Amino acid sequence: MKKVTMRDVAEHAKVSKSTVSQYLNKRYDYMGAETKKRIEEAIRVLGYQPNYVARSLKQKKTSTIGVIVANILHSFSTQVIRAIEDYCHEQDFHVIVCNADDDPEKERKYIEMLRAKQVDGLIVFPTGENLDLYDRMIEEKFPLVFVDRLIDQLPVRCVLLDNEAASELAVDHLADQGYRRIAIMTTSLERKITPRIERISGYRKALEKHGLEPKEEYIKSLEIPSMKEEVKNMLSLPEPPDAILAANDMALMEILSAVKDENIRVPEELAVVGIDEVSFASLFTPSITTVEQPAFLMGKEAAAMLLELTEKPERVAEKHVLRYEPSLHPRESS
Amino acid sequence: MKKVTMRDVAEHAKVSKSTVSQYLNKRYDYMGAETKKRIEEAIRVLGYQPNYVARSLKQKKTSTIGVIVANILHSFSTQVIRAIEDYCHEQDFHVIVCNADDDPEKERKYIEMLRAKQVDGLIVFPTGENLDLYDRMIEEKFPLVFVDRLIDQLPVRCVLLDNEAASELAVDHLADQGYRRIAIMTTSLERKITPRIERISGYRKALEKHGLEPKEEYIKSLEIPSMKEEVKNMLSLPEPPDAILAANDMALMEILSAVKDENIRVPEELAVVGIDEVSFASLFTPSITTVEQPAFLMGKEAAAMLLELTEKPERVAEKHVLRYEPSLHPRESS
DNA sequence: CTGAAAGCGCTTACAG
DNA sequence: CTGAAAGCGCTTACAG
Repeated sequence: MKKVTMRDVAEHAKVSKSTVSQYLNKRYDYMGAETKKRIEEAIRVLGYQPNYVARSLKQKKTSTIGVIVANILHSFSTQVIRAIEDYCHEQDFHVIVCNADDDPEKERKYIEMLRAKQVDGLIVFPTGENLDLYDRMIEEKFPLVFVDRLIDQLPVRCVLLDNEAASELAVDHLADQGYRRIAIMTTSLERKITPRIERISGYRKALEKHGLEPKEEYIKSLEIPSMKEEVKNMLSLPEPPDAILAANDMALMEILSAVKDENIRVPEELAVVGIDEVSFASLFTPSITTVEQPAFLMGKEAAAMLLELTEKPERVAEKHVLRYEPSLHPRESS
Repeated sequence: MKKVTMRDVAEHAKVSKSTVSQYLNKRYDYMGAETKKRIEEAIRVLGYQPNYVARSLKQKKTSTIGVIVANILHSFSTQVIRAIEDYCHEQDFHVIVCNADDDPEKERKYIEMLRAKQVDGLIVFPTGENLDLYDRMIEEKFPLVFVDRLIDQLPVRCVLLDNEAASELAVDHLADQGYRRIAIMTTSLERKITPRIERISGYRKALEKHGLEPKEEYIKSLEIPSMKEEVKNMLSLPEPPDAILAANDMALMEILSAVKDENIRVPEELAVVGIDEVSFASLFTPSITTVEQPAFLMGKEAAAMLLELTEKPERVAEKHVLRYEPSLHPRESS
């Protein structure tokens, strides 16, 4: 079963490959009606399907972009990816998604592989550890957009949440409800990851604004597996928190799990607010107050920006930080 | 900023392109140590990155596969995709995911686009409406694996759940707990989609086994937006069900939402069991009894099968239906 | 052990 | 209005 190529179509239609190519690219300007019909016919009869790999080689573009997320386990990543895919598919671009799994080595491998595959651009949730690669892409004017995490030094586009505002929304809400001993729990700060840092600093500032003093034993950053234990510890402090802010969806799940284990009544004994919208927020009893990132918008914007850079690579190196505003969904848990 | 090509490396190292190519493909058999070193050096100095598009054109393979899911909103799809990606990345394959959004036209477009991009194979959750395309791929011995849905007529590989067993597990469990008026709710049956059909037939058989008579007003297939309303209707029947089986995750969400709206106590007034594992199953109060599909295994198997077909395309047209066994997670909701 | 040549399937500038 | 030719960046069989 030999593959049908353009040459076969040309022969069948008794024209040259050039003319077939013109036809396929809809350059009908000077094409005779008769010629056109013969080509159409040949394509139909032979069941010809163009080979985009060959076209890509010649045109030096693949209509494919890569997305490398730091950790796909976050629902935020999934939502952003979905928005990117929807937008790109509309524009007839394909998307290859890679999960760096918070491992800078994997990120490096994927960046290299995707560039070898000649993707037209890259959207990256950067681990932050491959500065040389980031630098090189920018220097080469390779279309690049960062999401979720800022790398200060780099002149590059970045789409992310106004993280301090997110914590502020949560703390304002809790303070308004009369909570005074507000804790925050986030995943590890070992590497300096923007949203974690900023959500904690936003939390501190907001506490101050309300005249509440930040207590170090209420501020915890740790790995998922030890998080549940820590919630329990916090709750058995001489003065336990009366509210807890989950800095992301994974922290929220751990907190809810601890709360269930310990049979703690929410919000009477402990109020809970989560940053990141989760599928079950309104189904839960009590339903969960969340601060939502406009993930869909952010993904779409990142994709639109990237496709634009694809046309205007000279603009890759412009620093452009797009902050999105979070929104509060007050529910029963606070 | 011109791209560095193999020719540049060859010139810099004072060897031919052929030799550079040999080097890159690790065919060191007859290569002089000196030559090798010069090539290494040239690659480093010039910062050469191979162009896989060119290689793909020549080798007629792209090390990329496509995945087309019928509807990405199901958590099962997401889980399977993740497993496929993990497996493929391990094997240095790339994955392009497309969401047909339950639209056969979109599915057609994606199949054609992905084939034009010369993917080495396709994993499809088929909408079931593009028989001509499926046929053609099989006839051409194009590596193809179906997931989740069987297309009876076609000799092809398919990975799916033992759906009847899933319903049976759920019904057995409910009957054992003393429930007698067991309802089932699934998404629309308009198109004959395997899991929906089989889960209903499995449910009927299981009821019979327990000497329970299936009642038509307990068996509902409808679109998501009308589902919540229907749950409420069911509950106001003269003889309302005492248990309800959600045939998939989306049905479960609607049921939970209705239950919350109506303030129904679970499981006292109504037991709930869902097919498909959901992230919040054990966090919920009450925690939700589920029947889990081994999604991760299934995705991995589909990917492994596909990559194998990639090497042995003559085996594409062998009919091979792989059924996976579901498992019950009894929790508080039943 | 290494190189020259052909070719993968397209596109495009140019000639006529 | 259409065709011949060159070329995209590789790989590979073959010659020496």
